[in-house]
Amino acid sequence: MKQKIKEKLEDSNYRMTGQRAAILEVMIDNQGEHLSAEEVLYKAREKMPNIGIATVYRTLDKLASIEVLYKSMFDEGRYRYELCDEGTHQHHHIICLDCGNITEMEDDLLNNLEQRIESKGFKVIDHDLKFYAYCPACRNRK
Amino acid sequence: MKQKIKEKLEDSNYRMTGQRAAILEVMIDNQGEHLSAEEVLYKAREKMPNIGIATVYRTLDKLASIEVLYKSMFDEGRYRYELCDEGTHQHHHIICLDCGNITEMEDDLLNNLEQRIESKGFKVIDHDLKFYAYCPACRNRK
DNA sequence: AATACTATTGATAATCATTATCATCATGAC
DNA sequence: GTCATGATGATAATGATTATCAATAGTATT
Repeated sequence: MKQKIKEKLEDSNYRMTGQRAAILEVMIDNQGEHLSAEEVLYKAREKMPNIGIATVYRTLDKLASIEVLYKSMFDEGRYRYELCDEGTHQHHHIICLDCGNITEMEDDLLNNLEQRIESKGFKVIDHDLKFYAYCPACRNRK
Repeated sequence: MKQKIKEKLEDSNYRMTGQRAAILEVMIDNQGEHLSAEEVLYKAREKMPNIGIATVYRTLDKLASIEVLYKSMFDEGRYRYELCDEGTHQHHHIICLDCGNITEMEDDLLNNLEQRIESKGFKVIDHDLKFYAYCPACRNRK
């Protein structure tokens, strides 16, 4: 996996450095998580204590630009990053209104809506669907 | 309309002041638009030149908390506000990747997805669906 | 209408996430 | 190894939003 990403980086004239490898490892170790830049910084410092926050931001954005990571905003004023899952390009998020945990949801089913939009003259490129809910764990806790 | 909102405010122990009325007027005059706090400030200053940015933020958030406005984030690092449209609680946004204009879209159709989520133990409260697309005007321009 | 109480305001400082700057360092091609 | 260029870390700068606080305005009471 890292080899593949390294090639992707080099295709775009980006070098695979120790810092980038550390950040990538963090993202791979936490596959399925949605990490903020700060969270990535702390985890990356376990592997490389001197890494700086600017490098984290730069690297995360670079990795997002070559589609190794997704970058998205969950209505809390900061971006979060997650590893792209090969193949499953379409996935939605369920955000727990209590604990804040983010669950992923496979599947699309928005085709009919997209078709309706295209029939009005738009060209739809992407979409973003979030559900706000109470998760099973939080519901049980009450 | 303003009368109704005034009552809503007073129900929550908030006063209808000149500043709040000015901001409300701006939102009503621009129904269907999605304004940032700064945009509201400039438009409100036409009616009340000394109004401050802090008051704008405070008022917009108050009005959102009593569901007179919607507050949402369109992936550009700042919140935007729009007047709630009575009745049509469910609406989605189509964001043009070229000019940035935001189009609204009536209709829901997410019930089957929500049911699927609830069958996994979640309690769904709300959702947020955005489409990224090229709008008819921008497509024609090319 | 005067008073008292409390909400509201504007100016500004503070905060927080992110981006820009820049001198230094590391990497890959030659 | 040398060179050209990309990458890094420290830190300053930015931009949106929030907190602070003294002054002001609304509302209810008398």
